[in-house]
This record gives sequence, structure tokens and C-alpha cells, in this order.
Amino acid sequence: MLKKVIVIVGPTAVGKSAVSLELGRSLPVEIISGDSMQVYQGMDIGTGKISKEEQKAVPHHLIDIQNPMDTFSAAAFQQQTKKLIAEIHERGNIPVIVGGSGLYIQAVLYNYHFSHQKRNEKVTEQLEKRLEQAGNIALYEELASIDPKHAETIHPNNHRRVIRALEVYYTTQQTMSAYQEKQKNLKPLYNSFIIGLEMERQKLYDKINRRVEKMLEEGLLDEIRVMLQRGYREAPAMKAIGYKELIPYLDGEVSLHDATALLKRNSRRYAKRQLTWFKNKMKEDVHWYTMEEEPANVTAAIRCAAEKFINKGTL
RNA sequence: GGCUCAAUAGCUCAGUCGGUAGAGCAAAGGUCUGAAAAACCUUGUGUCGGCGGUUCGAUUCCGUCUUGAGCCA
Repeated sequence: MLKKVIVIVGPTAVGKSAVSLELGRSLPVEIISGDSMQVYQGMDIGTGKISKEEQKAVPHHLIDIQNPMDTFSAAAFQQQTKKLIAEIHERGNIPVIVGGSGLYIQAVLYNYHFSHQKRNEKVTEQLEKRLEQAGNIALYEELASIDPKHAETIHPNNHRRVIRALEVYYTTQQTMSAYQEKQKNLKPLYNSFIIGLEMERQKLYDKINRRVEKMLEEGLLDEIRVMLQRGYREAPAMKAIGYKELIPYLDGEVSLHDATALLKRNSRRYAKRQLTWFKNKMKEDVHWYTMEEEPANVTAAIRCAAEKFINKGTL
């Protein structure tokens, strides 16, 4: 019997956190953030973290667990989340994973077997150097001769994935497709109830634009200044939307107006990418809810469905 | 009131020596197995301001009207 897990997914700014807090108010749940950027300390406003008080009202996990200097990863998320889920079940609670990082959540729910080899940055760097000298076609052809099947799924311009595939091969002597071959018939790890939140596109975009304005009012620029003072300029986490667009403004390279416009646009495009992931990768598993005029009614309906799911059968 | 210039994609504009059009941005769609808020791929959306005239054929030339900008009164 698989154990129960509730999941809330959806594009940025639809209101996932609010719904999760509502569930937490009346159901025996603990919340696991499924967000690749909320793990980082010191990045609060830009990543849309809920307040410390709200975090206390319901137990929250995987927020502020990582120094921005260190890279987090889908595999690390998977490992920690599986452990957390077991602990939460032991306490007699139901875990609620809420977030918008598709790969992260997918890796947990469908039990992806990542290659045993961690990312090896030295090898990556060497490959990046070679790419610069020899060009992307050369590296791509190298991959094609080693693992033609995997190469077919990657566009030659997608350096990152070409390099990663080569890196896996050179450090483990196994091809990417060999790894994927082994996990053809993966079964879901949990009995999961996946709630998808959506909203009419234009309304979502308006909400995103407003949210960006609000973040600025709340002091996003100061938050970034502090991050820069602490020496995190080159940290991978600073590639997050909200940070990477405003740093050039703080450096005096672009106007605040232009930086903000870019930030809004990137947020909109991000929301669209999230939607294509959830709709196409997890489609038949997601129960969609539309967050329209009366969010309170939708939230109530979701709460009801979640309660039914919790009470159905055994834990 | 007179003169000049403009009016083409959601926006900024290019262009057609007359054969119904194309860039950038915005946008849409998609890919994804250890950076995923990352990285990458695909796509042109149009009464060419309205109405007439010339012409086999007008977005292009001519007239007129409308709107906007500038100049002169």
C-alpha cells in the first residue's frame, strides 16, 4: 500500500502558498516546499517566500536550508524529500509538497534514478573549455558517437545538456540512455493527490506584473544589495528571476524601468514554461482547479477534496 | 485657417521603381532525468487609416476625408 502525499503545483503567482496554508489550518499536514530557489538563505522577497509567522503556523520544510554559494540540485531535493516524507508519515501527518519546480517534484513522485555520479564541476569546466575552442557541433558529434540515442533528444545548441551527457559518460563510463533504460518501468513512489492551480492567462500575467511591483516596494533591491555585499554575486542562486535582472540596475548599467520590464517578462515566460511542464509531463495525474473570481470558494473545494483523499482507505 | 510630414503586426519601425508585405521587441507553442526561477527549440499574428480616381492590377501613383505631429498665421 503506497503512502499518501498531497501535491500542489502551478505557475508562479497563482496562489499555491495560500492554498497550502489553508490546508494546513484544518488538516494534519506538513508542508514541503517544492521550489528550487526558496531553499536558499537570504533570498526571501524575490523568491516569494511566505513570512516566518506563516511558516510557524504549519510545519514547513526545505526553506532556507542552503547557503546561496552552494548548488542545490534535483537529486539533492529528491533525497531529502523522500526522507522528510517518511518522517512526516511517522508522525501521523500527511506531507503536502507545494511548489513550481517541475523536475524536482517529478523526481520525487516518479522516483527518478539519477546517475550515481554527482555533477563533477572540474569535468564540466574542461568540457566547457573544449566547447569554446572546438565549437558546439564538435562536442555534439562526440556525444552522438558515444550515445546516439540520447544525442537525438538534445539540440546541439543546448550546451548544458550536451555537456552533462558527456560528463556522465566520462565519469561513470555509462551513457545517459543506459541510465534511462534501467528505469523504464518506474512506478510511482506514493499514492499522490496532485492539485494543479491555473488561471486565465491574462489574469495570471496581470497578477505577476503586480507581484513584481510589490516585491520592489517590499525592498527587493535592498535584499539583493545585501546578497552582493556578502559576496554572492557569482552564486548560482543569483541566476534566479528577480535577482539576475536587477543586478545590472544596481550596477548602473540599465534603468530601473528596463530592469523591471525584463523581470516581469521573465516571470511571465517562466509561468508559461511551468504550465507546459505540468500539463504535458504530469497531465493525466493532475486535478486542475481554476483560481478565478472567488479564490475562497476554490480553496474550500480543494480543502474538501484533500480531506476526502486523506480519509479514504488507510493512511 | 494655411503649409509640411506622418498613418503598415499588440509596440517601434523597414519596404514594395505598381504584381496584397518583413525586422526587432512583446506574444504563442514545445523540449526537459544531478544548475530546472536553468538551458534550449519552433512559429508571424496584417482590410498596409477611410472613400474615390488612374490602371489588367494600388498598400505603393493622384485626389479627397479622418487622425496625429511640427511650422506659419
